[in-house]
Amino acid sequence: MARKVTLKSEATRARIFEAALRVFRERGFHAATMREIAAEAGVALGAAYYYFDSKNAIVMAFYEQAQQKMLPELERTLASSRTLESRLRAIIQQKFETFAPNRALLGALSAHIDPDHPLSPFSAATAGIRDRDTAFFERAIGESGVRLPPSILPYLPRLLWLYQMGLMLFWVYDKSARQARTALLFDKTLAMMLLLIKLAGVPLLRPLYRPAGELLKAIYGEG
Amino acid sequence: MARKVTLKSEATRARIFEAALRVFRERGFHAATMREIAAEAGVALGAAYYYFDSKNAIVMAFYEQAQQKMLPELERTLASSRTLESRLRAIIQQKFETFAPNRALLGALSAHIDPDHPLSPFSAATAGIRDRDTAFFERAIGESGVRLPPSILPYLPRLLWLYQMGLMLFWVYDKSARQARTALLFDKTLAMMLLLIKLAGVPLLRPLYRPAGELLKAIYGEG
DNA sequence: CGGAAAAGTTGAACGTGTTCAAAATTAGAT
DNA sequence: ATCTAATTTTGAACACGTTCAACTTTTCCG
Repeated sequence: MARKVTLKSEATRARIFEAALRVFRERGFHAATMREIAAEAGVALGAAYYYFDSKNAIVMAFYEQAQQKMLPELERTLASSRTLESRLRAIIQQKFETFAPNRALLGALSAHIDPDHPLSPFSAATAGIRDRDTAFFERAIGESGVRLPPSILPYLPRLLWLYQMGLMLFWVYDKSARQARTALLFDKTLAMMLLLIKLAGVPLLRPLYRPAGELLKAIYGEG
Repeated sequence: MARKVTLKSEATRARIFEAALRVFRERGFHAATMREIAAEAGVALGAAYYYFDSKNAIVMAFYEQAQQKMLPELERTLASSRTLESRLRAIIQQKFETFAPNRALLGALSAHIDPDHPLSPFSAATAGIRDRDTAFFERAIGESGVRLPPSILPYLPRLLWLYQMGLMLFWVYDKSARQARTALLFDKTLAMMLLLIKLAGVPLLRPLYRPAGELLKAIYGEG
């Protein structure tokens, strides 16, 4: 990795990065080779590895850059809407739009379930990304007047993150025209989730929420 | 792949297969090399590829063999129990027991979400395995008197398969002593699911089941 | 400037999964 | 038994991601 932000070297890094994205888009992440990326950027193979620890690291950099780019828009969303529904809709919609030009590449970043794999959405390596994402869901809930039992509420941000991750995965591999099936999935599942949250106060569901709370504790640990 | 079942060649195939499992267990799937497997089996590198199309194919063979081994026990389970709960518990427990000696290796077979990756549980390459698995859940439901709206019932086998897959994944990566967290997860989620199915008749949930049916149709297609 | 340290750049080399043409062995027919 | 075709076995070769020692350029201090 580059130590200092020398302007020249930062330009080289950017050239390699953009060459990589270009090659990824053309050939797909797997078929793309580091040699081709280096050639496309006009540097030697070793230079690519001077700036990026690995092929995977380039995808990580891509995701982090995308996350940065989304920040202002997400802030605006939180400031300009109050209900959980409008916020969730906006946040997730924003992700779709941001990643649309590199939809397939996003697959490379989330193709792995294994929490030990660096590119897994559940890995330690992606914890930073995950936490920043989750923080927005936390804020989306925080000021929106959602009522949930205290045994469940603390887990809601992480559950929403999981929900959004599932949507993104479906989207990445959705081969329908203009990802219409994902749009349908989004609409219906969002409605169901909000309905579920609304129903939380109903006594009938109490026996379901108790084990649900214990379950979440078992999975995630204490709040 | 071997064309005919010559006894000699079948023995060689078995030697390579068992050598592979041994090396996988010792080194892990990733660290294991085809050269080491071949050496362990006492054949040249090329021989391993004569019998198995790829390193991945060995893991597939492993899963298919395990599935075969489970068959009689699963049949016995279906014959000797009637309730959905006892059947699900037995089927899933059977899987845990069968795969326990190669728990980590199972991770290699299910580490990928990408439906295009050969080893993904959602890929075309694993469709046969998936269908055979799902068939058992279908039979487990079929004769157990479960009542569900017809807009949902047809999807239940696939949903149960998904549930079981999730459990297995959690189990594979569960680092708690004797996978105690998975046991807890199994217990609680199974209870919740059965409760949910019981509640299906309650009018209050009707507004939730309607969109649920549409959702399933959107995901899986018609029945 | 001058020169040394730091930053950047190079391409050969390693170990990997996989392929393949060639060699060795076995099976089957005459 | 002999010859031919099929099956099995071999190991060199390929392209890949990655490492690294050597080389070149830039930076910085006197």
